[in-house]
Amino acid sequence: MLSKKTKYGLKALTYIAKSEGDNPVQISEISKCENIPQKFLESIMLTLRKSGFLGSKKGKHGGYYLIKEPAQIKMSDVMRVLEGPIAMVPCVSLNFYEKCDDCPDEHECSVHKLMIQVRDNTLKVLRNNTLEDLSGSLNDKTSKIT
Amino acid sequence: MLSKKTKYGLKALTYIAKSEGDNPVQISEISKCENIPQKFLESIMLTLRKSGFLGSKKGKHGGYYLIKEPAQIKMSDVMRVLEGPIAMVPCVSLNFYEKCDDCPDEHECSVHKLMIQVRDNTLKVLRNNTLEDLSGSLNDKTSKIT
DNA sequence: CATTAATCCTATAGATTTAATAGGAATTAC
DNA sequence: GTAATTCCTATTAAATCTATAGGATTAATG
Repeated sequence: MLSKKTKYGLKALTYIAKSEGDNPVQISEISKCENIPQKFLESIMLTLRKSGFLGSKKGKHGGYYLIKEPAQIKMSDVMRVLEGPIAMVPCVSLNFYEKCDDCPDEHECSVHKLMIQVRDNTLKVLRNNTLEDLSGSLNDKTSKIT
Repeated sequence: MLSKKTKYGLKALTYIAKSEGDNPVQISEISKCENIPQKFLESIMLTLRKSGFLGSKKGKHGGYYLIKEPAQIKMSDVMRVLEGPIAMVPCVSLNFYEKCDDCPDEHECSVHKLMIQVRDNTLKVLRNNTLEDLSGSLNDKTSKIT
């Protein structure tokens, strides 16, 4: 299951990407328009800023803005920051690898083999989708791939 | 993340599929060989039996056995029973659909669109893999698909 | 028929994670 | 200097996951 944190974070990024102009977007506005608890969103925005997706401006008329082009922001990267590993088991994770307690040899593990396939396919989708795709400013993704 | 419940369940099913002969396999044996807490495994096996994957025999020399051929047991079905929805958000689930609290219109939701793609790709893998593939009694899956 | 070995069943404790809130400090515009 | 905003840390509340407890039931066996 996708955590609310990640879901809210993705929605907020999308909202900022969609909002035209260079003015920073305020948490209170996103919170209202996207039905996200404001204080919770606050902590999420902080995470996204600290991990390099957003910049911020403090004080009156402050807010958050994108640092990179939407087309440069891969969903796989956002997901790793907000949700953690993309793999369903740590022993199959590229960025958060951990050995399983119960497996003497993970190459013998049936679950391992299956989860590698799941990971590869999920990763394909997440790497292929950028914030630009989510915010849908351009045409549908499907028209760009053959 | 895959829950331990699911992981243990998949390992147990694989173990039974691999064990030759028609004798029922005991929880204590699986528990020892696969490093799974016995009492926990007990409750998992119960779930798998009640949902039609396993049969059981009580009393001395009792245990669990497969009801269907390994090739007939799709990972997507096992996952749904043990883990719940395959989709990462309920609004995108085929078998456990639920509307999101925060979305007025889910067709406008950027997360929704992305998660449909993830679901479709995950489902492809899980439908394509059966217990036979996990237990690896035959050759590698890749040789069967072109 | 007594013993032993297994599943069956319900409940619940313990641990971890997630979701959300609290409360104020720091900064900026005007 | 006041209002509006982000920044930061801590903490609570709720949900979920993991595991165990304790016995009831059933079946094989000598």
